[in-house]
Formats: sequence, structure tokens, C-alpha cells
Amino acid sequence: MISKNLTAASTKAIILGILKQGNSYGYLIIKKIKKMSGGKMEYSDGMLYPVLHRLEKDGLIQSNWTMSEDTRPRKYYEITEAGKQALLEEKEQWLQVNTVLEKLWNLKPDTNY
Amino acid sequence: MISKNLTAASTKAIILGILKQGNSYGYLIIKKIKKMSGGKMEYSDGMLYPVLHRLEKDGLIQSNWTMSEDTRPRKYYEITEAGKQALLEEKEQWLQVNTVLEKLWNLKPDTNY
DNA sequence: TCAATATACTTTGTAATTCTATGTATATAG
DNA sequence: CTATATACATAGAATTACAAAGTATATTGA
Repeated sequence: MISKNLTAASTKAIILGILKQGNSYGYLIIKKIKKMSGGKMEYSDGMLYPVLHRLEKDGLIQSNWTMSEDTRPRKYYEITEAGKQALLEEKEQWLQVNTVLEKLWNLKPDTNY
Repeated sequence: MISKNLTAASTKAIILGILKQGNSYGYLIIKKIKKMSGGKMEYSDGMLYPVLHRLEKDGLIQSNWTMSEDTRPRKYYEITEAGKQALLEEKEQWLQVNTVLEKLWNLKPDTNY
């Protein structure tokens, strides 16, 4: 299981990244994440839905209910332009921290930092 | 500036990683992180010291005061065996999330997740 | 000489956040 | 016909991070 902190730090980028692939809805997003992570990341609905609401409030995604005869009503989310921009920023920050960690993992002792 | 969440998610690995390089003390650790990140990550003392105390309480690091005639008293920290183990676990978790994010960043549209 | 800044560590309290738990409801599989 | 899966929502308990304030010494430079 992935730690709380790491989950929190990656949630925004993961959701935006998934929606950049194509529109989706809460329940399916949870399953996609589980599948993508090989079961290592598992969001409860109570964890995910509030995040979706916040992202929508912040204008990074937008929703619309779809009614179909085949399935139950679903609230589909779509990434906005602001959301795509936010995703780039998330990526940049992640890579920055990743760079620091890679230095530490690969470093020989007594490197001068 | 790196977001709060990302900072929180990486703090433990970064501190343990730095101490694996060699013993150090709070004030210096703050400066090392700043240097390693090119100024992007900047911990306040109020942020770092409580983390050091927690890591010590958890047995991942241990401290001893050093008195010197040249400098002021410093509390040096040293990583423990348990700390080295914890660092490996942190690394593994980070890489796991990193794998998911890389998939999302590189994915072509309509990949089946 | 003395003021400002850098070094060095500590802790309290609160502000913010998280997510567990609970609720609603329908569809389907066995 | 019931258990499970699908689908979304939210209140509030519980946690937690960290800004702010405190203590104290060393050094720089005006």
C-alpha cells in the first residue's frame, strides 16, 4: 500500500492525467488507478469524490451528467485547459523532487552537498 | 516552490537519504536540501526539527550532541539500521507511484486503462 | 562597539485537511 | 431474493503540519 502522503502528493496529477486521456467518471477512475498501479494504489470513493469536487471548483475539470438507457446515470468529467496547464505544473514539480531523490539514491558517500 | 503535499511526501526519504551519506545536523540538513534542489525546496526550521524528532522517536535515526571549541553545540543525527530499511521502503513506494505517473505522462490517447 | 545577520535548536497552538463512516439508490449475478 | 457491484455524496472526527515565537551564541561589517 502506498503511504498517505505519497497518495496525497500524486492524486491531482493522476486524476488530471487520466482525464487527459479521455473523459471518465468517479467510479471508473478509481478502478483505472487500481489497475494502472497493479493494485498498489486503491482509492476509496470517500477519498476520490471530494477531490473531484475540489478540482471542479478550481476549474481544472468540468462535469456533466450523462443519462443512458443502458447504464445508471454517471457524472462524466472532462479536463479543462486550466487543468491541462495544472497538470504540466504538477509534472514539473514531481520531476524536480524526483531529481533530488535520484541524486540521493545514486550518490556515493561524501559527495559534497 | 514545491507544493506542500509533495514536500510532505518526500521529506522522510530526503532526510534519511542525506543521513545515509553521512551524519549531519538540523541546520545543515536544511541547507543541503536547498542546495541539492537548486533552491526549489526550502524547509523552515519549524518544519524540519519536528520531523527529526519523530524519526528519532521511531528509531530510524539517533542523535548525539557534539561539543566543540570551534563551534556551537550541535545535535548530530545518524541513520540506524531500521532507518536504512525504511529508506528502501520509501524508495520502493516512490518508484511505484513514479511508474504510474510516467505511464500517464507518456501515454497515447485511448490506451486501455 | 554594537547592530544586524547567521547559526542552532525547541515547542505550542491552531488552521487546515483528510478520509472514515454513513447514507442513498439502482443493477446484476448467483 | 439477496449479496455484491455500480455510482455518487457529505458530515465531522481525527490527524497533522507548520507558522510563529522563543532562547541563545557567533560572526560580520559599519
